[in-house]
Amino acid sequence: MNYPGTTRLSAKDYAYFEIKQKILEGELAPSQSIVEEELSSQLGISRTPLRGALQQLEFENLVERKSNGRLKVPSISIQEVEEIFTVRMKLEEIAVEQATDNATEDDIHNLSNIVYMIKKTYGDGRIEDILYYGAQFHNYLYDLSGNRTVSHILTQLNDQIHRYRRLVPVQNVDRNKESGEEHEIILDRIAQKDSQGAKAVMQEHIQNSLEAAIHAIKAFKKQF
Amino acid sequence: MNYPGTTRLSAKDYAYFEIKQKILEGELAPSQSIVEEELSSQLGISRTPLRGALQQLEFENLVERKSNGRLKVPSISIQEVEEIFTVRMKLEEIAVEQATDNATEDDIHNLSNIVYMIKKTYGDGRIEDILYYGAQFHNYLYDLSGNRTVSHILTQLNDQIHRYRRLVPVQNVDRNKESGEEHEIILDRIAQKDSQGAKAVMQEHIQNSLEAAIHAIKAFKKQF
DNA sequence: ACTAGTATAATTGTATACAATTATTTTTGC
DNA sequence: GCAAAAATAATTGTATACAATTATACTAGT
Repeated sequence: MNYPGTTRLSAKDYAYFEIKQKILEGELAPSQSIVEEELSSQLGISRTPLRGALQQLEFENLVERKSNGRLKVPSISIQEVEEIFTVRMKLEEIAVEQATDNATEDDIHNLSNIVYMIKKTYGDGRIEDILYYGAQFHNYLYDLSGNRTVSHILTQLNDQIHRYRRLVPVQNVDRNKESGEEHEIILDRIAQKDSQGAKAVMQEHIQNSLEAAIHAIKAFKKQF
Repeated sequence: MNYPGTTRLSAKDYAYFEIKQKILEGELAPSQSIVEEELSSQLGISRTPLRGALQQLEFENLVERKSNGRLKVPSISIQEVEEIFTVRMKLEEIAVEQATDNATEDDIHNLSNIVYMIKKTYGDGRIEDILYYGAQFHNYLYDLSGNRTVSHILTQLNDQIHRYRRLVPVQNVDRNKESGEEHEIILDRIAQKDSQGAKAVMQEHIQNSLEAAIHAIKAFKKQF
């Protein structure tokens, strides 16, 4: 039975979203090995659609295939995080510049609501919410940029980043507050149609995020 | 039987490389529909590994899945080409900057050999060779940059670009010559450890390539 | 006790049969 | 003749059985 306008998820897509969440939320931890038979029976599907889901996650660097064909959850290296942020920096610049040019009054309004939620949230310190609304803000800009290639790549990179963000147990409360304010300033520049200003603040924002990330990872390096 | 140090390709990987080539070389043309049963019997394998290969190509935007599950070879749009080049520009900047910092004498020597082949080639006008050695040059820089994320993304984007480059029948001979010379100048800047200079020439190079690409596509737009 | 070799088990890779979905053709009622 | 409905065909999605590969446990010889 399907509600109008909806479609039942295929077994493969179901497995994809389920496993992805397990990896992003750390239920499947870095360097843990993945056995197809285990996962498929756990999810109540056969190995065929499961393998499709795993292959897709492998493309997204959320699952790693060793030379012997065995799969595992990739571990996290500082070098890789730095690489990802190097790319992310440039693509976020593209996105925010074009988004500024394309933004309508309605877009500004919608972004304001997201920023409101970010500021409302970071006091509570619930890491899931902070990550959620932050992602909302950035994703809105990706869509607004109109560049689907940029949007697609950034979404994937952010998923990779999400993993360790979520896994690092102690969050820097000050950084969360600062990050929220950076979003607010970026929005302000966009509203003023100041694409260069928006870009400059975005650069700071990404750079600060990188530094916070490395700091947090180093502090808990012993886990990895 | 396998020779030492070699491994027989799995059916999936065999299918992947085979189909990818067909798409890149235009044997499978834009907007052509793909039927699994046809392809699998044609390649002499079952549908199971074939589907794995197709899924991977889908991820790389070399195969497109329509909402009804059917597959086709994606058609080519100028807007998408522009988007890809926007991203490629920034990532090539990253790559050439870091490659300049990392380049040893040996690397300069190897790059010189590639540039020699480019210049030797563009007189003959054999499009396959020109594309091949040009790709060699860029790929060498990607490796040299040490940033695997950048390298991975650029490689994929270049495959997408390769499709229409190869499909556009008439090539601009003057542009090929100019492009070859640009490679030479980039190498010169790298040899001088002038990363900013190398970056600037790379920007010109990519911009010129984009313009040539759009010009060529527009000229043959009726095909698409 | 250790190593090489062999047997066993665990896991991934592939083929095939069938189920579910989507497209096409045929039929029916008007 | 046309539109809606039904039947048929084509295609993709999934489950399962088996083949091939890789890892582990065991044995024998020294």
